[in-house]
Amino acid sequence: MSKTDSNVDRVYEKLRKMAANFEFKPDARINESALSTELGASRTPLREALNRLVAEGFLRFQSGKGFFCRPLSPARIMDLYEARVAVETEIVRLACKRAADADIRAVQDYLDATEPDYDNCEDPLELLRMDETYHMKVAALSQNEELQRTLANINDRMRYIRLIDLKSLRGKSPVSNHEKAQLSAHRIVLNAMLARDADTASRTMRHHIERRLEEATEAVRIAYSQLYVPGDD
Amino acid sequence: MSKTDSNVDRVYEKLRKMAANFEFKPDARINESALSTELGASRTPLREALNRLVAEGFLRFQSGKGFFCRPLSPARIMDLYEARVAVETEIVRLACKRAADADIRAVQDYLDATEPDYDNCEDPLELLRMDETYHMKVAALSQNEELQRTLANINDRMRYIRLIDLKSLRGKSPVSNHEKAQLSAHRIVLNAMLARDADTASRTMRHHIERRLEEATEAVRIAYSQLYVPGDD
DNA sequence: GAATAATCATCTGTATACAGATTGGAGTTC
DNA sequence: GAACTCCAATCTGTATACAGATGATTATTC
Repeated sequence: MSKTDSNVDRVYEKLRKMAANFEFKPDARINESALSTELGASRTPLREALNRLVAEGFLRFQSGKGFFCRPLSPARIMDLYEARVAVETEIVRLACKRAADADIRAVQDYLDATEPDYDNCEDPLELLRMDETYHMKVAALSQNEELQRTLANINDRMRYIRLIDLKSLRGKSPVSNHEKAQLSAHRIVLNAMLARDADTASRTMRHHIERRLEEATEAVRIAYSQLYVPGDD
Repeated sequence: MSKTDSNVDRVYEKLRKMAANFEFKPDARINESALSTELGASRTPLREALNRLVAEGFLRFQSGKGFFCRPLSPARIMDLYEARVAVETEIVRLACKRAADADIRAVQDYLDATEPDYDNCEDPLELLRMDETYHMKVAALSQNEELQRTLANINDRMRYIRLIDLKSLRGKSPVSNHEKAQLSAHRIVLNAMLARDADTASRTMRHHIERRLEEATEAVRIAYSQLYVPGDD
């Protein structure tokens, strides 16, 4: 997907996907030689990619021992959700101050365009992708690259849990209810932005995310039961 | 300072300091062989450390070209200050909810203990260190590791600019006024936390940081004039 | 004289090799 | 039988070498 994908970039992207999909067992040491042959690259580019993932919070590095998968404990998941609240509430505040009406309307148009997909979509992964796209579009309205970068990183690290969350929700309540509530929150935020009502926009976004935190806390238990199922490759 | 500092950790720490002190010229390519001999390590650990710095936002990496110093433009500095507002306002909110009275009082004690140093200190770097320590102590009260990690990263990347800011302030106004205002904001935040008044604590922290943003915006111009002065080593 | 092409030097990208550290197991001793 | 020690195998940490790419300089041509 990237234009000039060098080997290390390719390895990095592959590893990031593997980490986001939890193909590494929590707290397990990562065997570099095995991984390098599996990915078809030598240890040098592999280790460079691993170091990037350490800095991004996916992995943990212990001197002399190697790289370890960082487990997604309930506490860490709560931390990530709270970090998302921090970032996104400020994002909508900034967007209220400086986003052009036309740019906000463009995000509204995106919601309109994807609404039918939202209702019909069966694939949780596709739903998640659309939701993340909306949030990143809002982040772009803030015109703050730092916050966008941080949010993208948080999303990467939460994706697996959110997926589990979506799947569990799907099982126990009518699909449409949940997605409808989600969509309406998205619209309220945008309308508040157009009205330049930063407090309402920020508060709506906060509750929108915090609601998911409550659901996710329960989903964590389900996640933990799935983490140790041998994954297919 | 670290317990088991391997070579790559040592290189990494050295590079981070160099990046924070802007010993790399903005947008200049980093010569790996030259740096490796300068740091007394080979290119392999050097590149691993450089990759970490890329992930942390210090450097930029272009495939086939190498590593480049990421310039601190006025826009990026504003981004960083806004990110700090996002992180720290949420931190004090969380601290209001869950920090124990004793832990908040411990931070107050820290302020009391360092107040004389604040007044007498001549070294801007020491002032900055004390200020950062206060903010990180407050961050710890939130009990959110993610937000602490993010704030530490933002601090690392803003340190140089804040130093320039402090130096320029020192030049044009009585020292004590500024530090007094700073200290009182710090105390108001802690008192609001003890009263579990999240809105006041959060608002005070916001204004405290935003005020520095305004000063820093001016300091950027000064910084730019200093960046190109050949540095001593 | 200017522009373009070709060559050369330098630097990046990556594989590999080797040394030091660590972990697990086997053997011995109490 | 359990615990401790020692040895071996494996894995990490890093230097180095080499190939491919990039950029600059020079030479050649219009």
